[in-house]
Amino acid sequence: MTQISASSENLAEKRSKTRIQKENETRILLAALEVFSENGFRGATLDRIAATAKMSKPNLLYYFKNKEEIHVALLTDLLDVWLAPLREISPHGEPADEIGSYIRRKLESSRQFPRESRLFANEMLAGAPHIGDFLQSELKQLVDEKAAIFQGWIDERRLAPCNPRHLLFAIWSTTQHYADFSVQVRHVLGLQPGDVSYYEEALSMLETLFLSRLVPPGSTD
Amino acid sequence: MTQISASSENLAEKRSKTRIQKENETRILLAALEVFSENGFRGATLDRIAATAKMSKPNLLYYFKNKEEIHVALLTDLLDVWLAPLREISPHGEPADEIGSYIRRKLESSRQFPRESRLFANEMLAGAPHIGDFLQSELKQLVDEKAAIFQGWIDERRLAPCNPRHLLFAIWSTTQHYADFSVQVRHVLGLQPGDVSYYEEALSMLETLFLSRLVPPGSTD
DNA sequence: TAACATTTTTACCGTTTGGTCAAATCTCTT
DNA sequence: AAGAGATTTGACCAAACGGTAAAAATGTTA
Repeated sequence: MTQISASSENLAEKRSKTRIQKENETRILLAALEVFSENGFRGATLDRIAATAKMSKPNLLYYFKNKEEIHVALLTDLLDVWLAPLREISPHGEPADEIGSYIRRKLESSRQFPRESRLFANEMLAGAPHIGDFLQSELKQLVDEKAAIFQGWIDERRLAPCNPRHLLFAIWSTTQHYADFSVQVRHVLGLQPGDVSYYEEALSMLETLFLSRLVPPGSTD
Repeated sequence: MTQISASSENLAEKRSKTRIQKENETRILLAALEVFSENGFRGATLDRIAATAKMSKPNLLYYFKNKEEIHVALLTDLLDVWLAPLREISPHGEPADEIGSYIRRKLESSRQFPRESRLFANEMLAGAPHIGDFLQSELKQLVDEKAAIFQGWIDERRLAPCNPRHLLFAIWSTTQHYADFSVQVRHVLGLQPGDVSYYEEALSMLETLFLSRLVPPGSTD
């Protein structure tokens, strides 16, 4: 399985991109994002991507040499988006501030880029055949770094004793859920297909969950 | 898109199932679960399912009349598994007990049935084309019922004010994450492919998160 | 063990899929 | 307006796809 690394593009190895080239590449990538994020890599077809991009299939393949290259291009862009909110966590802020703003950034990312989130989710479900290396190296390294910050706060009694990596997992899953499972969310809440009004309630819930006490101290606690 | 309802099987409309029939149907369903859960409905192929089941494709189609029927059979089984832990939530217990044991049941379900969880996740990512009706009716109804229980606890000040439905979303996402994103979890934790030892840490984290205070009261809280 | 029903296989079929190729068309520069 | 380069198209291909038909093999039972 081809993994992502420093990529040499099909077209325009050295010379700068044409106006048409730039336009069409964005159109293709946008269409591909739509199709890949719904059906995953194997479930997506070039015909559907081409149709969505309102372009003939050979024309599409003039810009990307095959299906995999489109997918790789999308994933490469995605990984930056995915890491960005995490990078911003600072060891110098208050735990509640840092965690709170991380949650807000992540949730905002779900609202703004639901298809990117689903693209990522599809890749995970398939066993991360294309970004396994990324997970093991770059992501792991960044998680180790941020986990150390959390651990520092725990040692200073500014954060409850807990596994820092699993705290990150909890933040990732709860925030991404609103993009990846939006159909379920809407159906359960009785909302219309396009309605994303639940994001306000979601933020409120996640702040309660992560930043304050959910179950009051009591007999069985 | 065909939705799930009362299904009349292809084979054995009235007469009881043969030994071979029962064996082969289970073999097919098991293989199909493997393939569908990794690649989704569109990404899965009958050839792969047949190969995984160590059976010829026409033989497979002797037991299920087409690809969709296999998928429907799997989803139908799945929905019961999915609802079971939720049904058990009782209004008579202590909030901490009820929520705690629900989390444990859900997490156990992720550990025992990761492929089922991924099958469900794939269906969600694709926009729930086969189980949209289920989400709107059965699931919504059950969620409404359980949300009312949570709301009762909130009114009695035994649970922090929060949106009960979003509390359920948070429990679903955090617990299912360990099945759906297990590749990511393992890569980040530096574990081997088959290793599921992280479930103990996960339970501990989720109990901390949902049942006690994560961030101590302080200046910025 | 013969007869019947069930199961499996072999050989297909039409369509879709990822991808190629060369010719035709368009765009930009001079 | 011409020429070069960039872009688009239509015709095509082999493989994979979902699925079928009928014969062959096997299992079951009287």
